Amino acid sequence: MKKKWSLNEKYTELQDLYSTYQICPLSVTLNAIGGKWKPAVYRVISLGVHRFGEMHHALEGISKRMLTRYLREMEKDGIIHREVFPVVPPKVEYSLTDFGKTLKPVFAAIEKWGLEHGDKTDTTPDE
Amino acid sequence: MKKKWSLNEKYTELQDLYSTYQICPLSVTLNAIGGKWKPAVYRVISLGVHRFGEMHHALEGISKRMLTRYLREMEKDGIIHREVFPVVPPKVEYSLTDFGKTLKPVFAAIEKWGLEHGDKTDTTPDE
DNA sequence: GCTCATAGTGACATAAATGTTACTCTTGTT
DNA sequence: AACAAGAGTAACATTTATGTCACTATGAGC
Repeated sequence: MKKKWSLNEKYTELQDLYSTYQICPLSVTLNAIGGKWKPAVYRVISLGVHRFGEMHHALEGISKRMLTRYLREMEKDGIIHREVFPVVPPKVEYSLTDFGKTLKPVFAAIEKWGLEHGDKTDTTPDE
Repeated sequence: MKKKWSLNEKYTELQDLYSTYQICPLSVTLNAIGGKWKPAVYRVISLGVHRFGEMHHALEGISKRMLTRYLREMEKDGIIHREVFPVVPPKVEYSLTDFGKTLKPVFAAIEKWGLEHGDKTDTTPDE
């Protein structure tokens, strides 16, 4: 089959990149922190809000269903720890794992850019 | 109305955070880099793939519609520059603006974490 | 024996993001 | 005259992400 595309050397470099890592490292991280509420959940937990109800209240607007989903997913990823106290009414506490704490620099970089450049980006919704 | 919730001091700190910045700096950045293909588009451009067709080919799987959408959005955000050459057939080149380059450290942090911890996160899809 | 609190779950509905396919426009070439 | 190339666009279809609302479980206190 004839090669239709002759891309420059940079593109070769790109292909190498993709073949070296089967899974794109960007996606790995973005999967771990992506989703409408995950960054907020992360921040709230790292600020010391631990119980389900507190978090639900702190994250104004999130539904219990979504909060549960995100917490479960982050737990599955090893980012947070879920501890159930066998009492009535139920009590459950969430906390960052050591692994979860390794995400701090990532969020720091994200937050820093937002603080420095937030005024320059367009916030008007697309029509 | 009676106060039902007595959250700890950390929560107060959180509220302060939210009221200080009307727009959450995390969202600012995540809006700029979020979306299924934006990080990939960014990387491809920064590696030197400039023309629409090349990018469409390099980003295997993206539809022209979505590529166009993302490019327009990133242009609107000032991250990339779009230059149209008045020739037939059309030629358009995209490049990172100086502002766009300020995102490098953000992507670097994201990529670094992915490289270091990619093997530890769960990649099995939810059932 | 009724009510409250907490941390959910389940069924369903809606919104947002992404994909598909066909079509446009303009000139140089066959 | 028909065709090709490059960079899209338009209308529509589908998938994925979120939201809503009602409901569960259990023991304590009234």
